[in-house]
Amino acid sequence: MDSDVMSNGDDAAVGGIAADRLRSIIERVERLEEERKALAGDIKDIFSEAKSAGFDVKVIRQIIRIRKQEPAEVEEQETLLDIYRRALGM
Amino acid sequence: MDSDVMSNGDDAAVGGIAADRLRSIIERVERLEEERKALAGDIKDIFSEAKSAGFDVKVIRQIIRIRKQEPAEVEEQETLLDIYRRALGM
Amino acid sequence: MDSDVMSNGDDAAVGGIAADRLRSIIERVERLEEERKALAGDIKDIFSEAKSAGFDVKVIRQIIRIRKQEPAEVEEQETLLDIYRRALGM
Amino acid sequence: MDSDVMSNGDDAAVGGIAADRLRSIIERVERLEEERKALAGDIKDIFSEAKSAGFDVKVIRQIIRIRKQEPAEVEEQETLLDIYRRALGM
DNA sequence: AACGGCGACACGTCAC
DNA sequence: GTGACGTGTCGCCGTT
Repeated sequence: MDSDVMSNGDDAAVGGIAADRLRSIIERVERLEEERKALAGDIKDIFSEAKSAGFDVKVIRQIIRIRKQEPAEVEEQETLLDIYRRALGM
Repeated sequence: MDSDVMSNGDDAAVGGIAADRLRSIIERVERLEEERKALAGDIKDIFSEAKSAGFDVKVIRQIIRIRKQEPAEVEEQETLLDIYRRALGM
Repeated sequence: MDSDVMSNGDDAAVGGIAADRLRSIIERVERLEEERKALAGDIKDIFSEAKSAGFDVKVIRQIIRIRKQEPAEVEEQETLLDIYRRALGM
Repeated sequence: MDSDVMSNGDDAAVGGIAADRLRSIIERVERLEEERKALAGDIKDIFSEAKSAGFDVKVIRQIIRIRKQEPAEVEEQETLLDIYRRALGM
């Protein structure tokens, strides 16, 4: 029978191929995740260095966050914050 | 044209209402967060007690975590079965 | 000699007590965590309400965070941020 | 006055050095984060491919998660054993 | 008393 | 638009 995937002679082959495919996918992802983890470690090291040099790591993170955003976004948030503060009399 | 929210005479009223609404929201949340914090303190106390009684707090946390996860694991097993079947070409 | 905890006749009793004690600890913590979870749900509801009323939930969170801090803290962070920004020519 | 960091003649130099240092830190972190992001994109691509091949991405993630956790579970078991033994008064 | 590790919370993203 | 998921950040605790 030529039914979709489950016909006799091809079962093993197709199944085997699928299993290999699955294994390949998983292993590639795991490899990439290891690299990601390594990079995370590198970043951590840099922040340690920064701290040793007397910088405030939390503020550095803020800077990086701000640099990542659209200036308009930042402005928007600050404006709303002001409005709410005024509304509360703060 | 009386655009959406900021037209003259209603500013104060609308603003006032909005301010009250905002204040209410914030205060209710702050109240609930205090209660949450109090509960966190209670939990902490129990763990202190446990520690004093010679138990390993970290392991108790593990147990609690596991007891919480067990229902989820059931369906996880089901899906995993499916997976392995796929990997086998079934 | 009656060594610390392991002497014969008391083993069961002591063990039983310890087990009860452990069970009690775990159940009390689980109970408190349920209450915490319930409160978290309440908070979530309030934010949903806030959103429906047209407020920006993220900014409301900022407000709450600021109200929770020492004014000096806020000032400190902002000052450092300014310094770093200047140092970077931002 | 030879106060800590801000004395006259060195201000520019020290400030300049610190600014360079800060800039270096930030740029290196940003670079690494880009690499991380690129890897995340690669992983995403693989999952897209997997999905196109008919796999259930969510379940693949479960498998990867489990493969990652298994070593951890070993020591978890050990500690749990200890726990249960304690619960039994041993 | 600062440091690192751990756990909880909040945010952004993505699929539905 | 909503809900779930993964990721990043913050605070707490134990340690040195």
